[in-house]
Amino acid sequence: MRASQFHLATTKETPSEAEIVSHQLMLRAGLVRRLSSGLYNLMPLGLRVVRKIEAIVREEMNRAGGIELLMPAVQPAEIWQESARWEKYGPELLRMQDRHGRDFCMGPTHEEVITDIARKELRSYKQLPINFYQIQTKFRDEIRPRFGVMRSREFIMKDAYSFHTTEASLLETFDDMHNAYCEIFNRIGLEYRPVEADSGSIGGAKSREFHVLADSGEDALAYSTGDEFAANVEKAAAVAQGTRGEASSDMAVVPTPGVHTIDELSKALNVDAKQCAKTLLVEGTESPVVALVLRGDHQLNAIKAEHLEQVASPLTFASAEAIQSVANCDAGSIGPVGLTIPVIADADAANMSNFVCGANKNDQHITGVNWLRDLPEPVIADIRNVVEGDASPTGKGEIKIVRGIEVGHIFQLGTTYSEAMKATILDENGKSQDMHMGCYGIGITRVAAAAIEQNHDDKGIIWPESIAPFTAVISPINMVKSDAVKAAAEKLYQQLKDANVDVLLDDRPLRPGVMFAEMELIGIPHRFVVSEKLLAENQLEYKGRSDSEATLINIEEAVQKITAK
RNA sequence: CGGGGAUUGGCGCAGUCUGGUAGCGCAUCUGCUUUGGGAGCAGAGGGUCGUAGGUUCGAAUCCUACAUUCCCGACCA
Repeated sequence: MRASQFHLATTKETPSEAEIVSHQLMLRAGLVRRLSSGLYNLMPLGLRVVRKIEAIVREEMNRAGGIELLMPAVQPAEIWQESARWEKYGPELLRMQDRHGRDFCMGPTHEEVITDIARKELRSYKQLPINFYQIQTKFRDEIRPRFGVMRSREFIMKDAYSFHTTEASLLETFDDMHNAYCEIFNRIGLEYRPVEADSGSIGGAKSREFHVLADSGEDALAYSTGDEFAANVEKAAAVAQGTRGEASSDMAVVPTPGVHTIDELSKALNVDAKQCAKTLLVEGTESPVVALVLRGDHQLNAIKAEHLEQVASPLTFASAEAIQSVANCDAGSIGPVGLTIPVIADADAANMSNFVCGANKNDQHITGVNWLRDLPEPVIADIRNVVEGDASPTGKGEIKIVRGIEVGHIFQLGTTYSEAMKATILDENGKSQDMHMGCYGIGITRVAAAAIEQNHDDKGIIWPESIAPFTAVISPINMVKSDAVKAAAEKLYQQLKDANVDVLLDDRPLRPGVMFAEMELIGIPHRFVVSEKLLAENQLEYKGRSDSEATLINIEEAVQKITAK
């Protein structure tokens, strides 16, 4: 490609709408342009990146036995009503009507459509297992789109769906997909980590997320220093440390004017946050309000909490009025002592002794509180986030936390959809049975953003070679004036093209500094500089995007410099 | 939806407090010079100041409503 025939549009200044580095660089390098909130144009340069990611994903999916098809982006309401998700999915599902007043939605995912295909196409166990996939545009009416294509409303996703006669067969494909995903992210060249995850609203037994590691990631991941354990913090089980100590001090009410938070409490009474109990009132299922008790230095894990049968889902904090009626005080002074509602304590909170908590009276706390002696034994459950230094739930090593960007997610769906939509098959005995399902997604556009998030410097993007919009660029110095430079640049351009290198010839009449800065911003992995001075020595300058220094090479070595890798 | 910003040529911003008819940088166009790190000089084009009301002799500036957008929280590839 010749730069003069392409559309490059970079900016020196960072658009004010972009907050995180990948979004800033995607805009500055001219990869994407915003059309509206959560809607982005993929500009020619950005599309090149996306196509390369798609190609890798497609190859590995095919290698793993996937069969590509393409389903419509617009879906009829009927199938969503069958799966009951027309009601359940909520406002994230963009609904619309056609001219006849029939309901449709923009597909946020395709379980319903694929299950409809399966029930029509698949009759015999002999046809299974089978794994269909597509690479397609999805629409989710996100509450808050943000970070450019990282969380946009319309985005490109690879979604695969597998069908099985048995759970064992599903497990096998699940593992195959796990391996295929590892292969995909290895090939792209990203630092990533598969982790155990909560399966969320899609449902199903087991699920695993693939995260690209980056400090700006929206998810916290816990892993063990002792073994392979890794899980999303949402999911990672917290292990209680130690056992409950002796009840050695007496209960005493102390005045604590103006103290509302654990932080203020520990300062006011000069006690460690670990000695304080945090009591949160949330809406319950059996009783209107339920108390959740955590150690002061721990954070509530909403997902774990709403999995408890006593707790309403989604997790909702009790209103100020409800708190008043249950505890006779404001939110900052609640404590578990004397409450007549169900009390659920985190395992670590249940291990506390002689602790400090709210007195259920404004501006007062109680010290020296002990379970069993001063209040009934609580229901014990794991409702907190793991923190660094916790023991690993596997018993080996301790927990460390890193941040990640979720780029892939694989689920075992089981028979949820096939039951609801009557997707059955005849087994060996001629008996009808529900198909087992798995589903497997990769956010293609998000991978591009995550790659930038992980690979950039102050000059711009540093693409992994596998997904760079161009593999190499030729930057001729003052080509307009020098026929020798022009000839040499054209010759190298032809040679690289012949060698199947995705090369860009910067034939624009620009000053060198502008060309260099622009190509570094765009992040092209290899650069060749052709200049009159160097040609006299039969040389070129080569610089890898992440190299600190350029090197001089003989002209003949140029092609090999790239193809040898 | 709750909270907090923002909206002024294509982009980044100043001007708003204290009302007097819009300015800077980048980008664009023309000419000349320059050609190894986003160049210099000279000139040019481009804005009903988000929208609609209101106050005023007069509104980018004050008031009201709305819209759009970004950030923080609950959703997710």
